[in-house]
Amino acid sequence: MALSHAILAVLSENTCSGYDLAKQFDGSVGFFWKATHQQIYRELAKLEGKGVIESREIEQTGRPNKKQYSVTESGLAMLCDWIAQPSPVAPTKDELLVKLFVGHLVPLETMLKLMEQQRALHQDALKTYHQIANQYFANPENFSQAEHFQYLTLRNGIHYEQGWLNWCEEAIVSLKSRSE
Amino acid sequence: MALSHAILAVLSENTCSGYDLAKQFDGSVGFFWKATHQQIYRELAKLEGKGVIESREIEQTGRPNKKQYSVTESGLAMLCDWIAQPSPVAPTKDELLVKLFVGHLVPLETMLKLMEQQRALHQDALKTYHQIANQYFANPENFSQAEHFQYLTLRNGIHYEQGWLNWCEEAIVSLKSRSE
DNA sequence: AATCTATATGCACTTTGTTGCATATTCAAT
DNA sequence: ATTGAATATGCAACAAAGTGCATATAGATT
Repeated sequence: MALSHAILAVLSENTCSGYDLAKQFDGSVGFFWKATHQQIYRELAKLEGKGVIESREIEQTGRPNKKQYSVTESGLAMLCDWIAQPSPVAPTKDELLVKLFVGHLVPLETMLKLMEQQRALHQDALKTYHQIANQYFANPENFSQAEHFQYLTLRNGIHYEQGWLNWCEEAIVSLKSRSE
Repeated sequence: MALSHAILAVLSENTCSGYDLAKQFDGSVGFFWKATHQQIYRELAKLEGKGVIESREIEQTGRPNKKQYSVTESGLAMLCDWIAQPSPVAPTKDELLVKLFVGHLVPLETMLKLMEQQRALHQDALKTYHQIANQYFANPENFSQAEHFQYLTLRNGIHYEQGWLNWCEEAIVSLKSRSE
């Protein structure tokens, strides 16, 4: 009951094809909800069966025809209902933390290397988010309501990545100081 | 290829039954890797089939017998191999962010309520982590190596929750100021 | 006497997620 | 000429994860 809602959410913004959706799930929304194109096509078929979305075949010359999906009234109602439900904290599933939990099983060097890799990945992610902020959200004064909400999700990403970076720093220093 | 490793990791610390494992996955390890008892029993059977863990039936009077599992040599080798592999950043799946992304579809009040609920949940989590820190990790000087690593995972949780709280504050203020 | 909690294990079903394959066209590059 | 990338859709098979239900005993509580 979750990918379906994420798809409805994206479709409610702009009607689009499965292919377009897949791209969004690889970019913007993908930062907090991932899905492959197979999952998306399967889910679209299911949602259409339920009548919460509907499709229109768009003829194209030069490229394969596409099916443009849009959210129906009942779909929009369902989406809004879902939004209003309280959300639990998203459960974390982090394999690095599982590894760290039993970090004493491997040489300290190995664990430090993992931590430094992780730090680099989070640095990259933070950089990406800052670029997006500068490129698309440079003028907070002129935000539409929709942009404002999307900007807040970006801010979440920035806090998240910055938090990870701070922790990586702290943990690496802590591990190194202990080995002396 | 992940729950299996998490189980191996916990089992490598202390041999225990499926029931005991389930409790750990509901506490300590559960903070960064969740699993229900069903998943655990199923996975234990699979892992035993592969020979990476082995079981010993413990007879009990008054309660059902239990199977005590322990990691075999090949299991430990497999675990250490896995640890040394680089870990990608854990993909986030956060339904609150999906909701916020299309927050303009519902009244601002609804969205604010969700955010405040979320803030309360993260406050609770942070409080829990601080309690654990005070109770079990009060003396960093005397840490064993294993404790040190576990403490770092706890610190991650603290950074994480604090980051969320900071973001919640920022976002709530931002939403409120806009509605004036 | 009945209910609740803790201990202990498991099956069946459904939903997700992953991987590989298959098709079809256009445009750009080699 | 051929290869590769981008556009566009989808099936089939399998692996992993999640939900609901089922069983069995003992002791404590109501």
